[in-house]
Amino acid sequence: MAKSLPPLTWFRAFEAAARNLSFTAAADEIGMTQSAVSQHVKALESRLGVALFIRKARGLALTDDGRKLIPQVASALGTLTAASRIFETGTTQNLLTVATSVSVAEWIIAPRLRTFTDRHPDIRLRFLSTIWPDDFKSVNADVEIPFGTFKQFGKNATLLEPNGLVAIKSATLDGDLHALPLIEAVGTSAGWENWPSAKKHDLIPQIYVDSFDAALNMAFHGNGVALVSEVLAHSALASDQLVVASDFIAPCEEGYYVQANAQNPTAMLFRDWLFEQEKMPANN
Amino acid sequence: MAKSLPPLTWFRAFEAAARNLSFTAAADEIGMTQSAVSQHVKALESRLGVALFIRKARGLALTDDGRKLIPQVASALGTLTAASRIFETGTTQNLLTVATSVSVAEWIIAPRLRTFTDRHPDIRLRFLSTIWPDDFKSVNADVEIPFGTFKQFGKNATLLEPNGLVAIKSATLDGDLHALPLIEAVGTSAGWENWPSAKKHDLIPQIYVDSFDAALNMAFHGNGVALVSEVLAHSALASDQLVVASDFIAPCEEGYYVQANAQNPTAMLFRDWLFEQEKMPANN
DNA sequence: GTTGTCCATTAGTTTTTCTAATACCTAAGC
DNA sequence: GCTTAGGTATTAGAAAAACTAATGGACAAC
Repeated sequence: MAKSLPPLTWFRAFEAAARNLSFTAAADEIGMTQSAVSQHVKALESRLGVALFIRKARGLALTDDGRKLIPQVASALGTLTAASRIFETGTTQNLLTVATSVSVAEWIIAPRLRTFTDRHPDIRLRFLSTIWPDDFKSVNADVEIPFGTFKQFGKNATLLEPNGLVAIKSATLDGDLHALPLIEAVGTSAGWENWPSAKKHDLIPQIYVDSFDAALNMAFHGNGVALVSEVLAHSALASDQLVVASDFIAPCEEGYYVQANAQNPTAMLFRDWLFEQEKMPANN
Repeated sequence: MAKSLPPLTWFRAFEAAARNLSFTAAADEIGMTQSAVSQHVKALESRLGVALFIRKARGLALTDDGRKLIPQVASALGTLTAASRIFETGTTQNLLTVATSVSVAEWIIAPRLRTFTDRHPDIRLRFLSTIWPDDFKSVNADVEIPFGTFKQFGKNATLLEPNGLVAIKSATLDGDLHALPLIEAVGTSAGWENWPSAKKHDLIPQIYVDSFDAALNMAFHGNGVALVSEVLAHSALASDQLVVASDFIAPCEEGYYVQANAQNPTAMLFRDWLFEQEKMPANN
């Protein structure tokens, strides 16, 4: 049924409004009037049967339902934007290959990618998912964002920061990390056993996932307290979907290192964009 | 700019036409006329600047560009469909938790999910990504599709078949597996070293990925010959995006095992649906 | 050569989108 | 307490888009 999916413009209006917390600002960003944004969001709320925003005299606040909707909508919009651009021809530097972990792709890049693609509509992008640090160069990525240690990548790699391990949980979860299931991603030397309270309590993870992405998703769904990289959690925490479950931040030897091919201006553009985005959480 | 993304109906028309290889059938499926589908696809082609289909007297063939577009569009549509349904209330059995690997989610479930959600619009779904086989039950999934061995999961688990390892490559790649980079996913006991020609040639993988999903994506992008599970490759091969690079199929000890909670009718519905889908490649 | 099936196109109707204008609400400033 | 400013909500009407019905064209099947 054609009517089973709301129009894309409704989702775009919602997503822009969610990021800006303002229909007026969203309107400016996506090139329609404040009135249109307001109507689209209202229509989406009617269709979904939930309130997505709390309207205020000056601006908006997201409801819990609104927050839940953001990742999927942002992801889908990013996917369609990328899909729409997949065939564009342009400058000689029009295809940028970015090899990155699923985690970085989903939690850092995807939610922000549109600021890059809007600014550089003629640059095509190719994303490769989690790469083992071994033989990394064989994928010939212009930008590579592997997960590992400084020793593995050297001086030309720049760490995405902040890079500790933080304990996060869904904002909807009650209880502390001694009462909740613990989620841990494999592949890091630090873990729950490094937690200060590990001496007193048996902090044995109940859920293991193979990426911070999955850990975040687990946490997002209220499955427990996840240890995830601060740099990924950063934007997730900014959106209030997830909260810090413990004040402690464990130093982490491994991290996401960005390496861009310095001879490739487009790669440097992307790299600069990425570090610029690092300062701005996706839902601020 | 509001015009930067084509309307969702254009993507839907394209995706349905791509799966059916017919505008007429697509029209029936998504509830619009053949004329509307034809016009939407034509508009999408104009917007993207490429031909997506080759029109024939009877039906359609996908172009290479058309094939490239499918996964992202299908994924985005699936995401938006799921997003749109996220708040629906309905029967008491309205939330089904499915824990599965990213690979299964992306290559088996996502491309076909709409047949499930259309048939069961009142069932909500929750997907959890790659789970380590240890402590699997802690996520309380109604349906779980872990990757591992029979020994780990026992009699109540049903293997998604066929389950050999096949060597696949992008249809656009020339050369055989001795001339092309080899892609291997970690986590399986079998690999390139089990290939018949491994005795004569040094079949050392150049690219490692951590999931068959990534391997398929690598292969999809013409990065080499990937060893992937037949069950994932099945639908990918059906769409002609990827081709078999070697006739040999290595037996694989590990596989995707589906375990549905027999006391949960909705879980059994999903399980039945999944095995039904297994017989029908996504782009048939 | 005829029939059937499917795609392409056009014209016209219907629906949706969007803007402009205005009302309302509330915080901030004086 | 009043005024101003900034933002949301709503309505009306114009413009644009979506959609259908009808028809023509292409080609495979018989």
